[in-house]
Amino acid sequence: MSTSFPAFPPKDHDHCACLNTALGRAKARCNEQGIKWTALREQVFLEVATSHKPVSAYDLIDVLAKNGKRVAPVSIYRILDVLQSAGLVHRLESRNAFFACMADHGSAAHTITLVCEDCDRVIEAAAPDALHAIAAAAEAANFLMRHTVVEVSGLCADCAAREAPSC
Amino acid sequence: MSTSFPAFPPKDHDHCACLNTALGRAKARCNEQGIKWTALREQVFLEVATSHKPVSAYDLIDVLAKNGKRVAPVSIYRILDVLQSAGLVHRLESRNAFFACMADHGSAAHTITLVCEDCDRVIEAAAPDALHAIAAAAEAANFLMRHTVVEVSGLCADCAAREAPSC
DNA sequence: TTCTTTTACGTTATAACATTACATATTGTG
DNA sequence: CACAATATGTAATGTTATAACGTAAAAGAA
Repeated sequence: MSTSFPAFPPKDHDHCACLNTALGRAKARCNEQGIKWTALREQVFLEVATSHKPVSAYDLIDVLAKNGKRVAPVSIYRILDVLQSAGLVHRLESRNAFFACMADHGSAAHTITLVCEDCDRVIEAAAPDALHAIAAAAEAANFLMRHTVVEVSGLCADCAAREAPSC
Repeated sequence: MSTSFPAFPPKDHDHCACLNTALGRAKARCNEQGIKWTALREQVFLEVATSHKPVSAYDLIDVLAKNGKRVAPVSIYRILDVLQSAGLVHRLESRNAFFACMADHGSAAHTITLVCEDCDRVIEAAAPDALHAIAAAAEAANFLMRHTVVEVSGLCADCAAREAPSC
């Protein structure tokens, strides 16, 4: 199976290549949108993208600090705002954390977010039917939908297998 | 139109009756589940339910303080946990806030949450199709779904009408 | 080029949200 | 009543996010 919105990446996938692809896409996207790609933005984006797990703003501060770059919270939040508005990073509302968008979709993409409670990995899964049904329900309630958050927590296949090894 | 999951309540609805119904249901629910209905829990529940808007834990502390009852954050969070586990109060992840469940459904109810960006009112809308589609997408990704958050922000009918009066 | 404007980033302080660890009080049951 | 279980209090602290204002660096115009 090979779709544009894959399942959780295998643990041994080529992370370096994966990261480079994301980086290239990110630069291109910012270029299109007239958003400057600065050194600091790149560092932040790479830190977010390096982890397939959601990271908090303060996680990022810590990591950058270890790399010798001290950044204040407000700077991180500003940069995360920029990356979010470019659609390169999404916020995981249910965890007050951020993760890199690994797919090449617009901000209005019909995807939902799946988070593994065990290993914390995050993926986006295509779910146009779900988004349409949500739109229909909103419309039925006479509600003008602007932004939708769909976050599912549970177990990824790997962790589910590990938790129930007897079967 | 009259469903069990109504649209936003009219601004002039009988809030007092609405509150009493919710209160009765809350007590009954706790009784069923073997959860004690204490004076403090009642106060907290009523404060949450009195507002159709999401309230933060610290909002609740402030309101209770005005009513002469000083409560520490930890107590509020504990009580909110209890009310949430009883399905009487839900957390609005996208706002770090809480709102009372006005419908008589279990915690696994097939509802989504609609929040008006303008007036901040919250309702839950039935959306079984949406939830089923989400389940299908999760399954397709080989993901064992445990908990789902669906929060839609936008404009309720009243506010949409107010924002676009020319039409 | 210099001047000007805009955008990015830094500094400091503080607000807002949430939990840990431990103590006390209240309630229900034998 | 004594006891156990549950609920709440107290104090401290951890975590997440923003406001207000200053400086620097980049982009565009004269």
